[in-house]
Amino acid sequence: MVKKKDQTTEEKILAAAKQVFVKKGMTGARMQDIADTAGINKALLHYYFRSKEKLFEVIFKEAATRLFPKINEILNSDLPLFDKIHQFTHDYVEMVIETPYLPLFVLNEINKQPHEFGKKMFGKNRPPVHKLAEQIEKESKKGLIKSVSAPQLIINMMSMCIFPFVGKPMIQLVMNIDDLQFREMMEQRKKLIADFIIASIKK
Amino acid sequence: MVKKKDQTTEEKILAAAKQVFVKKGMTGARMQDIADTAGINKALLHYYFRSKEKLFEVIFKEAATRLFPKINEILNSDLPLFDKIHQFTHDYVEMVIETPYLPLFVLNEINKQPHEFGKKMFGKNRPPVHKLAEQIEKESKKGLIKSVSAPQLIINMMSMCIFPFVGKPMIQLVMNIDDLQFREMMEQRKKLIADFIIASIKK
DNA sequence: GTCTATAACTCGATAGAC
DNA sequence: GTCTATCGAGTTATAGAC
Repeated sequence: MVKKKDQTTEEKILAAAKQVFVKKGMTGARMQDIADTAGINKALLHYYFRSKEKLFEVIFKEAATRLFPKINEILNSDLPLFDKIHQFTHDYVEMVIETPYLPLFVLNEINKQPHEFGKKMFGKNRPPVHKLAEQIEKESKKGLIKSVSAPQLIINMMSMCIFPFVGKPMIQLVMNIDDLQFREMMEQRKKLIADFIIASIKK
Repeated sequence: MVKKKDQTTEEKILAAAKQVFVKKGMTGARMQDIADTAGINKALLHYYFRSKEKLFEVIFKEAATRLFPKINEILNSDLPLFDKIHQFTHDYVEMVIETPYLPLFVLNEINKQPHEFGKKMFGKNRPPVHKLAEQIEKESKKGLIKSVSAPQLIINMMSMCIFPFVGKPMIQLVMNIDDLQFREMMEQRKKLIADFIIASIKK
């Protein structure tokens, strides 16, 4: 399944740590698990990364960076509204399909450290959705789309992109579908979500 | 904030355990925390519930039962489609507002035990959204609403109801709003979600 | 039923040989 | 750099007095 031959020890550790942390969370993961998964010894983990906490930080930051700034890039582009909605939903779902366990992992860990996290991630920058919100309000006032609350619309968009992955087991249970069927549905969502949103605001 | 005077010891333990488990998760919670929160001794926890695992199970089951079967009731009623959408989104959001940390807690723990959980929750019953899916398809074929994929529509609905609570810190960060503003937005969502869905499928 | 004291165990971390 | 062995802190769980 994986090619561990030409990986350095550090890479093996990072790959293993990601796998274990994402699945079990910071408190649930054990250094022994990580060592076993990496095919090395526990002591080596401490040799490369001083402590469990430090190792976790590396993994978490990479995951969070992947999940957040992507939003920024797309939402601050100069595309027309409908194009932007299409691009965001498509690209975001596509990205999450590749790492489906990331959102739950990140959201869960943020929840345990909400304050410290916020500052690290954005500092004092203007929040990333600001530009999109303005764009929606502008079109709304010009009468080009229905009158809607921009924040609520943005929440809807984020919800439909991210929730299916966070709630995957719940959805599979409630709808009685297997992994393959789920995967296919997510592929379809890449384009469906934008159509759905636009249908709801188009005049 | 709470009335602990006329609670039995068992009730105190359950309330404390819920609070601590929901906040820290199974692996992050400590029996000492729970005992302190309940204002009793650690040994008593074992007297009432044999082990940490058993105590956790009680809390988790109650939480999961709260989150899931509610869906069942509403979705299997005999209401017309639009009414059902209104009722489901309203009631569900209202319920989650009262226990906003529950969804993340439950989803997170399910993810760590996906297989064992499914059987316990529904057994071999027909999955709960079946009837709603049929209803959507029927209306869709009759041409009363736009042609849509029923499962995708249901996922959208669930996403918009549940995700905001799971992703609360993310939303607050990205939109730069405080707890009060967030709460107000959720209150509005109780009616907004249904309007949004219906606008997207109405002909 | 409730408490104190402590046993039994898990796990992160370090020492030290190679 | 990598391993084995082990320490020590912190946690669950139990024994036993009241």
